[in-house]
Amino acid sequence: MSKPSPRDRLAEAAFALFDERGYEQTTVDEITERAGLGRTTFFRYYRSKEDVIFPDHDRLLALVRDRLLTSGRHTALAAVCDAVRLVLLHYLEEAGVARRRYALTSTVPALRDREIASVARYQRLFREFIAERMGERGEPASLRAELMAAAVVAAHNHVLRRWLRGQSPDPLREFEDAMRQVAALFAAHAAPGAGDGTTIVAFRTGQDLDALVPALRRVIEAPE
Amino acid sequence: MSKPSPRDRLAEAAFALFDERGYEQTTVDEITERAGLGRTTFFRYYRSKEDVIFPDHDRLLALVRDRLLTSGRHTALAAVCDAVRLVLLHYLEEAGVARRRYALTSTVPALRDREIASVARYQRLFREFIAERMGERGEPASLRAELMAAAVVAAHNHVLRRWLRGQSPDPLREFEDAMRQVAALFAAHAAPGAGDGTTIVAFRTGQDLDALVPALRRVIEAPE
DNA sequence: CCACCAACGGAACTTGATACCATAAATATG
DNA sequence: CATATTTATGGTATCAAGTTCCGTTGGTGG
Repeated sequence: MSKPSPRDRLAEAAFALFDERGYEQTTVDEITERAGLGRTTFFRYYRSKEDVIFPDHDRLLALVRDRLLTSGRHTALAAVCDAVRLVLLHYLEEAGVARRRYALTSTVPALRDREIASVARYQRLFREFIAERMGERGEPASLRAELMAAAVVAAHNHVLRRWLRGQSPDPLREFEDAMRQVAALFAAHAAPGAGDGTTIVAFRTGQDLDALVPALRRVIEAPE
Repeated sequence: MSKPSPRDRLAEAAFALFDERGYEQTTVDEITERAGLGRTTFFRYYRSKEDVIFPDHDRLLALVRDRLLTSGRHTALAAVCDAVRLVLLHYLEEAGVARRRYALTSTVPALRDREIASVARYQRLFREFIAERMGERGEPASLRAELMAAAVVAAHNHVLRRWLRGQSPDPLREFEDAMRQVAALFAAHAAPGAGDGTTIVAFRTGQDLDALVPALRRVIEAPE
């Protein structure tokens, strides 16, 4: 049983102290002291105090980007849903760290903000991917890309948070359901036109279409 | 012509220095020196260096919350669309500051993150409002609230960013269009089932409905 | 004229983060 | 095996943001 790496010792000391005294009440000096290492060493392994808690976000983001670029799915939205699953799986794998981190981000505003910022990077990646895939077809398509990216990320976060709070016995199943719901939002129609104020909504139902036409007509002709 | 308030003098000095040397290259000491005030005074008026750039986010958030709670709109989504318009209008009013701030948040990562974090607070407010208004009807409704809040915020940001980049001659019109598009996403149906896989999409168009029925039928009967 | 209150300034301190240099351990090289 | 060279680490000094505490000024009401 050889000693764990300095990096791991620092992380362990940090989390232990965060549990005992809280994040803001813990100084970097105290962390390095408990780990038996020098202050300089800490900043060699972690760019900042926050980085101890968010170690490999960059790596994961790169992974997701790769998955996007090599995806064989036909629609941009399907490719993104596919890619964001990687994020969820990553959290599920390191469940212990994820839950400790969640306890901290729920409590400490600075950490919450950081978490949000990193989520925004995924959203941006998705938005750019979708917009590019849809081929820069002007303004409404661009808004549509933005909405899709936001919806995918929101749905993912929803499932992830439920799992982190222990409210989800089967997060993967919830994830698939959520992605289906997102797909349903965007599935049936092209972007409504910037042109004539046309708004399109499509639907798929077991009922007979003819029976629904009158109701549809009311919707179409209603003001607002 | 009496002197402007210390608060304004500090803000002016800060923005001038940020333009000249950049945000990170400017120290608080330099700001107070140019403003002819003491360092202590700076932190009396602004909680942090970043606060000079984001002065009244709290006030605006409170304003939006009030508008939500006193809204007479029937659906939660309509109330939120209504409330988020306040944010856009606020930016349009102080166009000068908004554009200078945008130039900074586009450049400085720390400021971008802060901006994103404050946007997330609006999104959270909206999500909680919608979820509560929809009455805590279990899991799918909760996801739906999350998606709605994310869509409204994304659409707002999309329009705002276009305007900030000078790509939008009529931001209010674009805003209304965007909100219509968001409403269209969620308008026609209750949450698609957990139940029978029914997916509904509705539409509003200038074309005659009868002419579209065959096309609709194809959509409905197509597998996935 | 004096007591009081609010705004401002200054100095010291804490802490995260960086830069630079020194030293010990590991490894390569003759 | 001895010596050079890289690599990991520690220490010190320094900077800048942010906080605390206290002193000073200036106006206001008695």
